[in-house]
Amino acid sequence: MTTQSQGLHTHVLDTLGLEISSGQCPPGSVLRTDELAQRFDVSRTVVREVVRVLESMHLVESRRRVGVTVRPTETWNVYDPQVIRWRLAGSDRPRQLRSLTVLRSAIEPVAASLAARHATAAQCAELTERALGMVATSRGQQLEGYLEHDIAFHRIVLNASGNEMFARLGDVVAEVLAGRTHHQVMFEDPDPAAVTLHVRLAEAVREGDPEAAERITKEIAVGALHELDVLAP
Amino acid sequence: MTTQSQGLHTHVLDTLGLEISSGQCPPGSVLRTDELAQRFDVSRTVVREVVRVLESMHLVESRRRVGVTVRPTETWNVYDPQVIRWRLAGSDRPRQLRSLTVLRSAIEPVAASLAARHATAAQCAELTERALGMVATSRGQQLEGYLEHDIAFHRIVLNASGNEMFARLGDVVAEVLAGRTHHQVMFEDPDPAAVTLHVRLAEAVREGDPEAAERITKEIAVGALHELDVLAP
DNA sequence: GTGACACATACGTCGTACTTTTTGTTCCCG
DNA sequence: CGGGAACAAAAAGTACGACGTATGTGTCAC
Repeated sequence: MTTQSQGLHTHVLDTLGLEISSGQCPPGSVLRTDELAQRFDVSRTVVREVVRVLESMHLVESRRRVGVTVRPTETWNVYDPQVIRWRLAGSDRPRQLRSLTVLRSAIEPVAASLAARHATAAQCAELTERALGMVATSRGQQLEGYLEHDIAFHRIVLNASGNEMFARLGDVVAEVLAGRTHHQVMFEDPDPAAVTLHVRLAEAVREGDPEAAERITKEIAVGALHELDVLAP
Repeated sequence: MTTQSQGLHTHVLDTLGLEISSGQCPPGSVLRTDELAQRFDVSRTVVREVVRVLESMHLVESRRRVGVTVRPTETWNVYDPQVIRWRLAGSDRPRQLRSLTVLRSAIEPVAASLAARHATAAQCAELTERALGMVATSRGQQLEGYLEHDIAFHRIVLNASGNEMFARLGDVVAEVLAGRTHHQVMFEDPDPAAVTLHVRLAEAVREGDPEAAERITKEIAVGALHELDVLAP
């Protein structure tokens, strides 16, 4: 699931990134390129490329004569979808999931409000379609199908906002929703109230009602936060 | 200002990143590693490392037998501070500045509200100090000093929110404010109303009043957006 | 104890050679 | 004339070895 050996680089990057963001290799610990090359049985070239990428994510810092140092958590590029995936797969998933959900609760209402103003007819149509899809898959253990519609739904809202920064948060939301469904144990069907709210949000956007769209999205966010409180440690 | 020749890698990365995000090398155009190596007079190794980093930012895609292709704008990691800096220095600065300011207007009110609940005494103290610093530098063409206090002020609010995702947006805000002061032609002293709002925000946080903090921050954001409307093409 | 100097070390850069994958072309057969 | 299979070229992917360079550390003399 993690990597299908589509290149040495990817494998080493994924492994190292996961190890760092999951807490082994704590901040301050040093790695040596030669050792890494030995450990993964690859050339130093590959390791160096990986280190450079990790460096661009501010996960590590490479200095002469000292080695590759793991940087403190506060400097990491936590908006990088790759980093998010690593952290969500790692140990402090609950904390991460909460941070991301709070972020969503700040962004998505505003995005929905903008979407109600700017959404095209096509976007409204697909939004409604996805909402109906969520209704259709909301019962009977069709979690995967529901997840797909849910992700698509929120992505459309974010795209329809017309703001590029919001739109690019679609991947983050997708990671959160997928993480919630897969990692969190989710035996039961989704909350019927949440499904209804999505349908009503689609309506509000279609009718061009920014205030309603914002209010409904806030309700969805509150529900998501509450859900986390119930299930988290 | 762009690069202090602290390594070949940095120089090539900065140059290429800027060229791509500024629109020359439009999406779809292909670059060859050998050509790049020739052009920058560096080894293929260096170019490959740069390409890998650019790839991790989703600015380019490297495929065998075809070369390094510039990816469409929608896929770029626009939350990477490096990318933001490049785009802000490039051609479509106005659009970018607007997107980022809208993002701020969504995030910062919520962050301020949380900060009013969670800020420590030390954070409150520094916040007040910075607000006073802004007052002190608000007249008489002390733009650089004002900018420094402004950045620090917003960074404290974001940090005090206690949410990691908000905190990490400090760099983004810093880039926006710096971009506004430096690139935008800013002859005049900052808006006195804005300065007052910052002082009042510091008070609201210190007094633990989330509603007021949120409301005041929204006003600051509205002012910033309005300022853009006045000065933008 | 302090300062300067030398040394060891691990990253930084380079050049080359070889491998792998993709793509475009050619050529044969139906 | 059309389609498919074999082939060839191109460009990235990987490996290896060498040397450059900065920099932490230890030593030595004062």
